[in-house]
Amino acid sequence: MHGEFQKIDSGLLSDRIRNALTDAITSGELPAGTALDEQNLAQRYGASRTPVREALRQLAASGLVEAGPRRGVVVARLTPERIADMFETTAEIEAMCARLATYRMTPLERGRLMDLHEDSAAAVEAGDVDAYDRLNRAFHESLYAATHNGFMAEQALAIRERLAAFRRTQLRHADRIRRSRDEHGEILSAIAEGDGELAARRMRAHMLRAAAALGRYIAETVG
Amino acid sequence: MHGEFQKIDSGLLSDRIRNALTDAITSGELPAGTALDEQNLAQRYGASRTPVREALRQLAASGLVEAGPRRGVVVARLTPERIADMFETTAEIEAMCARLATYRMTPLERGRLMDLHEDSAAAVEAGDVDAYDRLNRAFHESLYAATHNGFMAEQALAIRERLAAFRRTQLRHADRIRRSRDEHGEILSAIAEGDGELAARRMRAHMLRAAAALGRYIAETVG
DNA sequence: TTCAACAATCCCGTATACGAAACTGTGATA
DNA sequence: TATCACAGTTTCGTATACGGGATTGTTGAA
Repeated sequence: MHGEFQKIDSGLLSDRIRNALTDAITSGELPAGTALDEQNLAQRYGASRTPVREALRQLAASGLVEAGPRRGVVVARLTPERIADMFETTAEIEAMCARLATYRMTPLERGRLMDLHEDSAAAVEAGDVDAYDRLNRAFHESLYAATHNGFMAEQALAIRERLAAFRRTQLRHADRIRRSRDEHGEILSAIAEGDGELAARRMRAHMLRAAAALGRYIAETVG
Repeated sequence: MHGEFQKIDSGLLSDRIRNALTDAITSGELPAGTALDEQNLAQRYGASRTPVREALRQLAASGLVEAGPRRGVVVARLTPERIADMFETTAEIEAMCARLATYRMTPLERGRLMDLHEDSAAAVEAGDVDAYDRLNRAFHESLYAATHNGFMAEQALAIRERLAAFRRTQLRHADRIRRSRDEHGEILSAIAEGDGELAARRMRAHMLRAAAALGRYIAETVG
């Protein structure tokens, strides 16, 4: 094994290669349009073509690369417009989930959501970005689950996961954290009042503001 | 080539196997929970394991089958609840697209949408199911495009494609065709008035009615 | 000098082989 | 009789090999 994996050797080789390629693409190490040769990658990661191929197929399914028949695989062009489209779609889907969740969540789920919100106050005061990131994630995923629509929850989670790479440095600024929590509070108010439409509008605004906070970072990363 | 492909030999072998498996699963030939053995399928389709494996991976990505590491691939359990969830999600996403499209479509796009609606009248009168199916599809896809959000359009198209198998026999009844066209007309009215929220509600109702028309068929197919 | 045609090379799709891990069945022991 | 352990088989993940098609480079002619 003469590849460049410094991590543990557990798990599927194709998964490890997929993760490595995901990091390489989202970090900008492999710019958009780069041709990904299977043999080249196989040699680079010290594996054969088969797991590399598996990894590329998975990346193609998730949209990070584009594969043509007999034409190889290239890193997908993530233009600023496309990223903006992705964020808008996310915002709309989150709003959709918030509206449905408002009408369908059980008192227990509503209580758990409010607990999460309460817990996040401490993270904000302490400026603990990682802790808030976890609570933020739990907040949104709880809303997905509260739609009581498993398929919709999966879709929302999948698209959120696809944007995770760009969201990585979103909450680095303490003021953004505080505003994020405030916006969560306003969404919760709308939910408590049973006004799903209002919850949806506030969630949409929340997501779009978070996206805007990323604007400069995105521009300079994938410019 | 001693497999059971009566279709043309063009295209990728893995794609042909994927299509064959998709048909086999959605038609009920392969019930939920069926274990899909790679060697078995390879022999069945007269190919080697490699393209079968590719096909299974693609099916796993689209959700038709579930794959576990070292545990093989099984046909996904499509319970009636899950199918209902999928239809509801589709309805919500279509409504979302209708709302955005109302606010963003150009006069040219609006004209083309109305042309499609006009053309569909003839198909309804003639009872030409296939022709109406094409126009119906074009109607919805034009709305996706009119959101001017390429990513959202792709998502909408993907989820629509995933449900295409169940929608196959949706429009067999002439009265459903006529009602479908009437509902399109109401959606168009809301769009013409510039009322995106109304267009969204009418689109949601349209999709849910179409899903309800399929209820019995679904129940007896995947029961 | 430019364009077209042919040839060579490269790379992808597919086939086959091998090692490892998990499941199963049988036998022995408590 | 029930449970645990071991061996055998099955199947998945990975490696390697081969054929075909596409791209590219070179050469010749206009």
